Formats: sequence, structure tokens, C-alpha cells
Amino acid sequence: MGIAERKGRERAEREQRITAAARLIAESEGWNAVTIRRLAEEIEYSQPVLYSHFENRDAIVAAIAIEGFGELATALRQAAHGSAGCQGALESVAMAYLAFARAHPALYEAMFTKATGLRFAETDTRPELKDAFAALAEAVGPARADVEVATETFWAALHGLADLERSGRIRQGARAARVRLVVSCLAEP
Amino acid sequence: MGIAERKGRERAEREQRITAAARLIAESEGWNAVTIRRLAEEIEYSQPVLYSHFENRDAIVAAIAIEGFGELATALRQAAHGSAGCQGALESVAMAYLAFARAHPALYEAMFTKATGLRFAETDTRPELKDAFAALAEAVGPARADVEVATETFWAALHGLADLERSGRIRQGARAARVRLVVSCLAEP
DNA sequence: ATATATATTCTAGCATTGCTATATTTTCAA
DNA sequence: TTGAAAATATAGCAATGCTAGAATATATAT
Repeated sequence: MGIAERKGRERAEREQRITAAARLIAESEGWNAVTIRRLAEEIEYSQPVLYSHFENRDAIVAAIAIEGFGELATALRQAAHGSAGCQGALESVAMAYLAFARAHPALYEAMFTKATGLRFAETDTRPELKDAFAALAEAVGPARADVEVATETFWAALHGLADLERSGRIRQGARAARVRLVVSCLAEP
Repeated sequence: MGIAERKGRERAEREQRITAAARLIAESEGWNAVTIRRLAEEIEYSQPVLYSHFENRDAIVAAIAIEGFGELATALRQAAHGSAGCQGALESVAMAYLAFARAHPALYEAMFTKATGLRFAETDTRPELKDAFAALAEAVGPARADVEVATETFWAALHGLADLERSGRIRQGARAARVRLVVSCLAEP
């Protein structure tokens, strides 16, 4: 009997609707507008139902953050493959990273400032997180010996640029110049 | 009659007590523990008094963030003067930046993630913000032609490193290596 | 010195939030 | 069809940011 399967499917669907609604609201009105009541209304169930899917509000944000890391990884890989040459790929990846952050500000916020509980270097690290790091390492790797240090530094530079751009603390216009500086640093030995 | 002066002094003192209490609580228990009720209790006044000093809770965080930028500026300058040579100064400044973020995590959080409303490149930008940027530029400046781009990129790299370290997403051990990489990039033409 | 006006502070409460205990309904198997 | 179990809803708690209005203290003018 496929009853259990159907129920499982329906639950997964509803869970998806929850995160989708949360993402939509967060992107259009900010994370403060993402309340349990609002989400319950959106999916047309009562509030306690949400707690049968997620332990608490933060867990919803964390789930979305993990989605985001998966999407970021594919976006970076797509950029890497679209461009030939080491330096060209690095620059493409860097620009893709910043574009991603700019296109989904609430998602990026979930990934890097809301869901701080998601560690990287631990045993329970979700594959999506490792994969995003790996996508960056692939772009950095071929050109350098100290891959890990270089990748961490590359990531930090990109994240810093994304964050300071978002908060309007560095000029929006000089993005390309800053990326060129970062990339030129990492491309050479 | 110095009555108005006395009142002004008392008000300023009370305001200082509010931000001091908020900072203390934030550093020891996190920003969630910084509630208006808690602060009111701490300064031994009723809650509405706080609203005669600050428009709302966020304004308290913003005031603390500005304090933080001032302190960061002096810390960076101290590091720059303590070390001779261009490259040496750059590295000292970088390490001082990361140490500052590590020593006052709640303060740093206030500066860069809580008080997002504080813009840099606008007319109403507080001098403390400009000064912190200037302190970085002083360290970057002598070695480069494109000072502004280089300073923005330097800042972004440092902020990214601080943020990813704080959230445990890059290894705590390799800090020096990453800083060396960043500095070597900016020191050379 | 006293009364009045002004400034200051407090009490009490509203609306919203995350979350949960409990009641109710629906679903499935015997 | 009926009874157990799973799923869902109602109602409410405690905490939060914030504010209206009452009450108190303070300074000035007579």
C-alpha cells in the first residue's frame, strides 16, 4: 500500500511550500516579515503544523540557507565552465559570486548572517556547504599550490565584497576593479 | 546658571550608561539578551526613559556601532605606527583588524551586521566611519596608486576573514597564512 | 515662601512575536 | 461500522518593542 509513500510525498511538498513561502517573503519584505503566523496563513495550515516540520523558526532559515549553498555551488560551477583559461575562470567565478549575492540578498543573508550555526569544518557539515567550497576550490586550484589557504582567502574576499556592497559601505561602481585586483592576486603564484 | 549644563551632563552620563550596559550584555550574552526592559533595570530607570535618549532599540545598536568604528580606527592606527616598513605595517594592521573583531564579537556584529543602516558614502556619514576607512587607507596608501580601490578591497578581505572566522567557516589555524596572502597581494604593485 | 507652569519620570497597557498544551477532527485498520 | 491513532486546530502563555496618559519633581515668577 502506497499510503505511507503518499503521506511522505505530501509532507515533503508541504515542507517545500513552507521554505518557498519564507524565501519569497524574505526577498520581498525582509526576514522580519517572515513570521510563523504569516507562513501558516500562506500554506493554509495552522501554526503548530510548522513545528512538525521544523524545530523552530531558525531551523526554517537554516534549511533555506542550505538550499542557497547548493544553488551557489551550481552557479559558480556554471560560471567556471562558461569561461576558458585560468584567470578568466577565476574572474567569472568571482563575478558570479557577487551577482548571486546581489540577486538574492535575503537568501545570502540567511546563508551568512542568519544561519550562523551551520559550521563548515565539522563532521555534521551538510554536503551542500562542502560543495560550495569545492566549487570555489576548483576555480582557485589549478593555479596555486596552497589550495586551501588560497580558497579560504578567495572566499573571504568575495564574501567581504558582497557584504560591504550590500550595506553600501563600498562604492557600487568600482566592483569590476576590485574583482580584478583580487583575481590578479590569486592568479599569479 | 549652570542648571542646564548640569542637566545636560547628567543626561549624557545616563546615555553613556545605557550604551555601556548594552555593550556589556551583548558581549556576554548576545544581542538577543539586550532588551529595553533589561537595560531599564540596569540603569535603574523606567523603560520610557530610554526612548528619550534613543528613538528605538536599533538606534542604541547604531550608537554602539559608531563607538566601535572609532575604537577600530585607533586600534588600526596604533598597529600601523607600532610597526615600521610598508609591508610590515600592512600585516600589523591586518592582524590588528582581525584581533579587534575577535576580541569584541558583539561590537563587531553591531558594526557590520546589526547597524546596516549606517552608510559610508553619503553626506550624513558619521566621522567615525570615515576615520576607520582612512586608517586603513593610510596603511594601504603608500604602496599603491589606486588607493581607494585597494583600500576597499583590503577592507573587504579583512571583513570577510573576520566574518568567516567568527562563524567557523574557515580554519582558525591558518589565519596567519591567509593574512600573508592578502598582504603580499596588496604590497606589490 | 508659594503658586503655577514646565519638564521629567512612571504606571499600565497594547499589539506582535515564538512557541505549546490541549481539544478536536480526520484517517486508517479490524 | 467502530475504535485507535495520526493529524490538525483552537486557544493561550510569556516575552518583546513601544506608547498614551497619569503622576511627580523641578524651576520660575510673584
